[in-house]
Amino acid sequence: MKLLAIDGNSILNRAFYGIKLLSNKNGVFTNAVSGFMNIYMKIYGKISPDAVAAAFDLRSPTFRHKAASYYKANRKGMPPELAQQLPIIKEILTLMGIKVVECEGYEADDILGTLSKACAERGDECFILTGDRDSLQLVNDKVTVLLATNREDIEFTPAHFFDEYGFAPEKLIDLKALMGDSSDNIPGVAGVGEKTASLLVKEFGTIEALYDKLESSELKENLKTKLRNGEASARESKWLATIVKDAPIVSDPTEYIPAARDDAGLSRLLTELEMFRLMEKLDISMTSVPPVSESVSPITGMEINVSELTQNDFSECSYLFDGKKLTVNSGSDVFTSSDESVILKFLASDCEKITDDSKPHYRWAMAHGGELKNLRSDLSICGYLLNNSASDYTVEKLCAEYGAPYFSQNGEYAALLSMKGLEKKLREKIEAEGMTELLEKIEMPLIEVLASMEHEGVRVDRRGVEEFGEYLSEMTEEMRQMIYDEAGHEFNISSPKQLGTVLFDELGLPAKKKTKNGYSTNAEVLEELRHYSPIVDNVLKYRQYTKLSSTYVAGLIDKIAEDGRIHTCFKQTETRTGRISSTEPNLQNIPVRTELGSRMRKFFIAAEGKTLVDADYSQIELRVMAHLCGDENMREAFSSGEDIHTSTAAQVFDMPIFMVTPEMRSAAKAVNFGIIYGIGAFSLSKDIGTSVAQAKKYIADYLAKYPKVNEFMEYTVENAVRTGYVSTMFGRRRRIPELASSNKILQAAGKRIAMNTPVQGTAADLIKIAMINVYRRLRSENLQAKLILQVHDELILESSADDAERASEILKEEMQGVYEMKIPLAVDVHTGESWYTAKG
DNA sequence: GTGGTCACG
DNA sequence: ACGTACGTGACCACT
Repeated sequence: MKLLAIDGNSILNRAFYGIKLLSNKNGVFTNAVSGFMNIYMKIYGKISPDAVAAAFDLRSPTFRHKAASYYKANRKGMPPELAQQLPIIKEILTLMGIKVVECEGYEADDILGTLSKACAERGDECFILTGDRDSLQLVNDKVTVLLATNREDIEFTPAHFFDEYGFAPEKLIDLKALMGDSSDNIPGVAGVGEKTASLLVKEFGTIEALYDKLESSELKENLKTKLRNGEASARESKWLATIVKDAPIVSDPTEYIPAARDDAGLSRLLTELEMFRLMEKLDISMTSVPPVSESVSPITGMEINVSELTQNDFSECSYLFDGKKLTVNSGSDVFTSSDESVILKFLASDCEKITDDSKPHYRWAMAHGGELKNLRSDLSICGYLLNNSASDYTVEKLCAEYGAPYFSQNGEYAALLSMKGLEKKLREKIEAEGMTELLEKIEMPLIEVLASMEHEGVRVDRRGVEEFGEYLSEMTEEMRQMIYDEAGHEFNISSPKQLGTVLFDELGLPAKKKTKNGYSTNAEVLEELRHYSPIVDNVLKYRQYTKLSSTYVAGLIDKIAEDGRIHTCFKQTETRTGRISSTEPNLQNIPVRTELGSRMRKFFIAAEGKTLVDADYSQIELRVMAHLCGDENMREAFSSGEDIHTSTAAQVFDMPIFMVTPEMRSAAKAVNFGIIYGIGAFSLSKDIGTSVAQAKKYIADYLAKYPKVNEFMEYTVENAVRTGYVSTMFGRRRRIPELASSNKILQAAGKRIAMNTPVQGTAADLIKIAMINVYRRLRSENLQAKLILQVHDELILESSADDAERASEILKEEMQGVYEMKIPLAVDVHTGESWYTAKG
């Protein structure tokens, strides 16, 4: 029989430090638990043990059996983020049917020693799963140690051990007796390190043998003296390093054959912890309260009588639509249809609808000349408002998270039948958190706007892009040849690893920064190295060309649809701040900052007889900040009509506008950005190239000039620490679990998030409202103009030439007038045949 | 799948 | 002594 004995503390520890901190929405940390289970499942699959024991340290309150425990207890305690995961992993293991073994006054190592010895004596096999090398002394013919490291898992059999160490596993304690182990407070022999200790063990075997033969040996006198002086310490150390093999625990491996798994218990716990990946791996379904097993038979093929659905009894329908087949839950019936005209009729009907992801439905309706009307709730949007950090918003997860019954039978109809109950729960929660208006006035109406923008798409000059691509290829080749010549050989310039070798090892340039996998070769580093060798400049150019070529030229051509236009996907439930994101392709990061890159924008063009209208908010985030804090000096800086960074510089440096130098303006600009991001002197100093002390002074002067900015920041952070979240002007919330961390770095990051999110999020709210209003006005005034793109503070319309002027006016009016602010919002509008020209 | 890099606001 | 600005997405190399 095979026993898998797990060194619980060691594996949990390894997982904790190997995986970045994760937590569920209540701030319960789960990264170590998650990593532990991953390691365990992988090993379990590999070994297929008959029995499993999970050993954990238990060293309080007294340590009787040996002094080592006393020493170890002195080690720095584990951080609370890790400590709180200990009981969780134990509970999970217990629910899995695995026995957790603890023994007062003993460590996990001792339990492993005892279990492995018992196994060996019975002729059973024992596999020890651990994250550190202490247990390697237990390796023998019957006992294998599986060492889990962050990179790979190493299997230690006696042969493997000998290969690596050059002596037998049980001699490991002799090695430690000589070299010591600072992490376990084992002193060893002063002046003897790993090398010497290893040689001695190889030659003499044990320390007993070593001391027997010491005087007659050929060792150097210097070493002999050290060994003589350290004899007592060596013998004591050996004892300390020796793992106990007779801890008072149940050692019969048959006692550790797993009991039946408690699926319901696991489901409850893992749902609470939001460990959905693990649940999938364990094939455990999510828990909702209470699980429902009501059976409903679908009425397949039956034509939906739409007028019937809109009658009182059935005025509330939940539905699902995958683009082919529609399913509607009305009352206790489920209707299905795949007839386009029926589906169109249903979507356009007055029936009040609930669904889980409606944007594709709007798009389908638009593509078929129809519309989607009277959508009461989009559940993914509701889920997003309540918790914007989830990775997805499936009905199943939402039911589990918000305690709505999930119909477990009728598999494919489960979501459909669960939606109404879920909607009620979500709406209650949204109401309780004061976000009903945000949902109904902003997020829900926005779905149709985004669908329309995607539907319209943006025209792209394919031939132009291709020609630009050809030019880039030529330039790339040129750079490639020059780089190879300068390096003296060919290599993959795109590999940071190979590039690092060439630049820093072969050419001997000074390495500035390291990443955890080697040298950093990013643009900031290379910029500083430019004067050392022309290769650096060529690498930077190579990077620029290949970036444009692969991401923009190839990436965009790939996405041009049959109509010659690109239809990006705008995601409404992706960002933590409330912004929209754009994917496949991302049209929110088309180059603009460099001359070469900005040429890309010449290929985004208006259709024949049309023109693009581009409007962007000027400094919307700073204006939001000024509005939120109400600082009078900042308001003045905006109302002067002067460029805001110049005017900030004049105020902060206390001088008239005309005396502000470009350097002063740029410093003020950097501080303005820093203020929005949650200021730090270090990063500011890097940004403007001054000392940290100088940056500190800039910040201090700035905050002295704008005291209410300071007050606002302090108040916001304080409030966030107290409540655990921050809010935008329109009530959008973001939880910040980092603020509850004991890790200072994470805490600081949490504070910056707290300072930035209300600003960035409010700006996002404002432009969303503007988009809805623009969309409605263009329709109601029958303009031949459509919204086609949004880039955070910028909106782009495609308009008929005739309507362009009127469309520009509407755009500007709606964007500026979106909300009455203490600082007026400013909008710049331009028109042009391409994005390049329309941007102004 | 992750990390490095770089494009945008 | 540490590590250092907020929010995204795509591509490449490498494991």
